[in-house]
Amino acid sequence: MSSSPQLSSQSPLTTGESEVIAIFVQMTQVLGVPRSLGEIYGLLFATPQPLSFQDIADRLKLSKGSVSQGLRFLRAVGAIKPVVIAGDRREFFEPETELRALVSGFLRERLNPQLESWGARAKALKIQDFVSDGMSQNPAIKSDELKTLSNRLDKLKTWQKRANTVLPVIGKLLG
Amino acid sequence: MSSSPQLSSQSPLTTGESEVIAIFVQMTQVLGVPRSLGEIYGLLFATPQPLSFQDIADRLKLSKGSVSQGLRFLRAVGAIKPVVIAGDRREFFEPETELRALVSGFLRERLNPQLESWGARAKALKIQDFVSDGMSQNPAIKSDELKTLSNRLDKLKTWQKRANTVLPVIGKLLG
DNA sequence: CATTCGGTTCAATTCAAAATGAACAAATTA
DNA sequence: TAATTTGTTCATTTTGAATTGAACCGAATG
Repeated sequence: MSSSPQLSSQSPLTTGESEVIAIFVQMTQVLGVPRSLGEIYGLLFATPQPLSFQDIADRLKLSKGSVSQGLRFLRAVGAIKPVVIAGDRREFFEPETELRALVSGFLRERLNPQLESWGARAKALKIQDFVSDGMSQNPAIKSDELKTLSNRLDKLKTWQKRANTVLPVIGKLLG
Repeated sequence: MSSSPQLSSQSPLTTGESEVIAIFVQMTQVLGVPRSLGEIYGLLFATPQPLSFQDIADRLKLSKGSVSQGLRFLRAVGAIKPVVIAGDRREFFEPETELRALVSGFLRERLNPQLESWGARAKALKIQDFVSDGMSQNPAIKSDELKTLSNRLDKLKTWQKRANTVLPVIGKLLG
C-alpha cells in the first residue's frame, strides 16, 4: 500500500484546492518565504484528512527534497502538526489552523532571532566609527551633525526593546 | 557643482556607515524587500546631512535605475522624507526615524493591500469547489470530512477581519 | 542478510527577482 | 536653441535563492 487508503495521490487538484493553495502562495510573497511552503500548507489546509510525505509530493509534483525542507520549516514554526496513524510507518501531517498560533510561531522562529542579532549589532555602534579618519581631506563633522547622528544611534538602540515588548502582545490580541 | 557642498560623494564608507547599512540590509531579508533598499535607507540613516540622488548612487555604487526605484519605494512607505534645499534643483532625502511611522507605513503599503486581496479570495471559496466531480473514481467525501473542511474555510474567512483589527493597534503600541 | 520503504542531505541546476545601463523626458542654463 | 543637469523607464543581464535529483541513511520487512 503506497498511498493513503481511499486517497488517490496523483489526482489533479480540485478548483477549491488550487484556490486555497493560491491564497497561501500569495501570502508567501509577503512573508518572504519560498513558494513551496505556501503550496504545502495550502494543500494540507484544503484536505480534511492528514496527508503523508509522499501524498504531498505526488499531488503538488514537488521533489522529495523540497517536501522534506518544506515540512521541516512548517514544523519549526508550528504551522503543521504531525499525526501518527496506527500501524503505519509514515508520518502524516495536518495544518495548525489557529491564527494566533501561526502568527506567534512565525514571529518567534523568524523575527525574534533576527531582532536579537540586530539589537546586538546596534548596541555595538560607536560614534567614533563615523568620523572618516583619513588625512583630513574630509571635512570635520560639525557639532550639530554629531548630535543628530548620536540621536539616531540612540534611537536605533531602543528599537529592539520596543519590539520585544510589542511582539508578545500581538499573539494575545489574536487569541 | 555636482555633489553636495562639503561632501565627498565617492569617499569610501566609514566603518560606522558600513555597519549601519549592514544592519538594515539584514532587515531587508526578513521583510522580503530588495537589499538595495536597506543600503539606501542605511546610508541616509548614518548620514546627518540630507543626501541627493547622485550622492546615494556614488557612495553605494548603485546604478541610477536602482536608486530611482529604491527611493520611490522608500517614499511610498514613508521611510524617507524629501528635503528641499534653497537654490538647488536636486531632491534631497533624510530618513524617517520614528519606529512607529516606519512600521505603520510598511504595514499600510505592503501588508494591507495583500490582506484585502486575500480576504476577497477567501470569501469566494465554496465547499462545492472541493468535491472532485469526475466520474466518481474518487471516493465521496465523508460527512465528517466535509464538516472539517467547512470549519477551515470559515476560519480562513475570519482571518482578514481579525488582522484588520489588530494591525492598527500595533502602530499605537509603538507610539 | 539483502531489499524495500520513508525520509534527509547537499551539490548542481533552474528560475524569478533585482540590478544594470541605455534611451528617454523634462526642466535649466548658456 | 543647443547643451547640461536631474531623474525615470524599461528591456536585458546578473545573481542569489529555491528547487531538483542523486546519494545516502536508518528502520522495517522478507
